[in-house]
Amino acid sequence: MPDLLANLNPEQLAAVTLPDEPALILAGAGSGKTRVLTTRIAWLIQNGHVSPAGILAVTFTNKAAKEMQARLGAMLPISTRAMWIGTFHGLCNRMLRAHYRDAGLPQSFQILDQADQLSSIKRMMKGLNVDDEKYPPKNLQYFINSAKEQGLRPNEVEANDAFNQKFVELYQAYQDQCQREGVVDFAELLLRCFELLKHNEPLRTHYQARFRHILVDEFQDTNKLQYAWLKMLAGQQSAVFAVGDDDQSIYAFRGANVGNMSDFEREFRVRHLIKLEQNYRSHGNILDAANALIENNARRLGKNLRTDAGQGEPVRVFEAATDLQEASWLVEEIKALIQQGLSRQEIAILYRSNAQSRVMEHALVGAGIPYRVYGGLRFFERQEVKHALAYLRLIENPNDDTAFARVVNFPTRGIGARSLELLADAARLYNCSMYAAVPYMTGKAGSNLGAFVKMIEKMRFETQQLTLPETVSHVIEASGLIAHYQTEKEGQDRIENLQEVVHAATAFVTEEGYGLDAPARLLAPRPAALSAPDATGIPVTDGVVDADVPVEMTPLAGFLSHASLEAGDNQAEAGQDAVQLMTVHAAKGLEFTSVFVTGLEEGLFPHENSALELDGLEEERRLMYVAITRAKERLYLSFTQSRMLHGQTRYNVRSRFFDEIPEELLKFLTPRAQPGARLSGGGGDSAWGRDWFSRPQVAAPRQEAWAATRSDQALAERSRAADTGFKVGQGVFHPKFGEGKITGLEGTGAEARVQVAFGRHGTKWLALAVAKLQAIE
DNA sequence: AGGCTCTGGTTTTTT
DNA sequence: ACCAGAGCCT
Repeated sequence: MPDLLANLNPEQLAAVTLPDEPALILAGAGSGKTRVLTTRIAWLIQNGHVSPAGILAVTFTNKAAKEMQARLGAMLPISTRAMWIGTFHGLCNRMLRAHYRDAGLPQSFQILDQADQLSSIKRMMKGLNVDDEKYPPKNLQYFINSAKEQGLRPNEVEANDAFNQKFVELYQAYQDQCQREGVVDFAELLLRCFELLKHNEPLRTHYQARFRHILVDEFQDTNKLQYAWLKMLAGQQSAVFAVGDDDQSIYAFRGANVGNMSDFEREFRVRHLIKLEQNYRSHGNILDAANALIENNARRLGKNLRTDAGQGEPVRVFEAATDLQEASWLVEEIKALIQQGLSRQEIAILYRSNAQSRVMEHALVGAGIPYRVYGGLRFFERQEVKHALAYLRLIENPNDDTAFARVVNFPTRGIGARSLELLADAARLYNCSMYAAVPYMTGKAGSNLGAFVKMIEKMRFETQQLTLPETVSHVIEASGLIAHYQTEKEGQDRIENLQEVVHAATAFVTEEGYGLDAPARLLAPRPAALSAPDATGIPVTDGVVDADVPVEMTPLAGFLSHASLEAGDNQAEAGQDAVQLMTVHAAKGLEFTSVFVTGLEEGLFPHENSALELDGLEEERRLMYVAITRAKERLYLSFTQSRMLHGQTRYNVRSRFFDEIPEELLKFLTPRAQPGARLSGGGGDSAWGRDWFSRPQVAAPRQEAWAATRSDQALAERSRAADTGFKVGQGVFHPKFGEGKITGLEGTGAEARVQVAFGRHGTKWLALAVAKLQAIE
């Protein structure tokens, strides 16, 4: 017991040993957040506050969930199996599987990932003959997901014009289609689970009584629905332990609501707010820069990081003439760092947008420096893998039209677009799935489709007794996928990936406790100990007391869930020691000895689009804060006078963020560019040669549009117009979002904002001072 | 059915 | 500049 708490600082210790009450932990970057979370759980169990079965720990990503599980496994002598540790989606899936009837779902319901959802929407729209130019499927997808994240069903969404009315109709049609097919999208997992708990009192009471301690990681990233779900799950006796950092909230654009932190504090009457401000990652200058920068944000809960590590190196700043020069400098500097003994993987290059990586990759290739780019296709998102999964899904649930449409003619079986249209018509006529509509088809189309159905039926029969890996192996053969890719020139990689699915299946049944002998399509018998009535004595429907072990899912269902919910690594092959390239977003939670933050230019970072969003600039600043706090020892910030973007050269001014960091922390490797001054001379403490800038330079015209927008004068002028300009109900035109109608107004002068309902872009709050809105009829 | 050309879009992204 | 998706042609 004392060893559990050893080496915790006073703040951490206080957090870990808090009484069983709601608590909010403000955990700064590098402050040992995960350690506090896991130690808290271990401490609670060790001191008899709660049994493992009373623990619910929610994370945002699978990676975080796994890490927590692993650390706990190392801390506690007992199995972590009885605890519910997972992502919001993973836990909701688990609960829905256990109570599928109460949730109104088929036992074999499938999960649509983002891409599946989009193709489902497209198919639905095609069936209804909806103009996809007027109503872009992507926007409908966004509309549907935001509605669900607000907890709104189609009949609850307010539509203030014909356009939105149509979206609501389509939302309803999509919802009907999903229900008929027995599929749920990501947002649906959460909403369905939320509604299940809300409407089913015995179930709610049961889980509320069970989970005495609910711990939430990255609380600042939760959306409204996730918060509502937590509230629903937390009973009177539950202690919610929320850990987050408002300064690292960088996902507002996808629905994260930092406001959940203050809401939580208020609604749960939090008496214990603890700030973890001791940083164990970065040297002083780096931390000072981060602290100074984030001070410029208005609405903060307030936090200042400190370190014992000493000031360390200054923050180095490099100004380049072009993006190409920036990349060459970067490469030289990296070479020097490696020369000094740093390993490549301790070096990270961060950027605001993915498009920026290319120039730098090119330079790295040229210099022969191995590198790794994060982002891109993940394993379960690969075409061939999704094909294999689609066959498995059809075996499990033939009503899954998304899976059906995906592979009915892959490999090709002479089933063309025309046949599928007819089939879709028949399915609509008989209100059944495409699979079920096949018998109604006649002629050649009918026989080809019939053959496909026979093949699936045969697969289902032949895999009846097989284990999961055997099933996968059988399916990739019997579907003809392997044979198909053998005829393709680039098919070898794809075949390897298909084999890899078999391996993934093996790993899955092993790690999830099904065992290698478990038949893929049979429910494992529930262990006796767990089928006994539970301590609360509360009757639970479905005859399921609790979803403790993965018995509520067959190995196959579990594997398909796993594939949808955990798409696999989103990075290139690991292994080799390589320089790490990624967006700042992707870098959140990581740390590196040396960090280069590149492209620090107005318009790029902060991104120009952020000016259109409410509190957009503050989020950009938090993003910059995240970038800075990734660095342990060395931080480089670079910007260019010009760069190629969308095929055109853009001239940039350096990011305002430089002005928000005290000068004494910065060391300019290039001469300070005074406004209008030309570059000359060399830079001193850089691996880059002294005389780089003695080469002829391109005079950089100062930037126009973006720079002008942000000048105070322009701002003042705009706001004056703003006060007179608009009223609720008025039509407006926005250069990016098109026509919309004002649905709300607030603030005055430079603070004035309007809420505008745009058709396909949804409803947005815009700052009048920055948004270029025009009044229309 | 598969390969070609044209067109449009282009911040960040996990589940 | 570059990629993805749609439409068109063979």
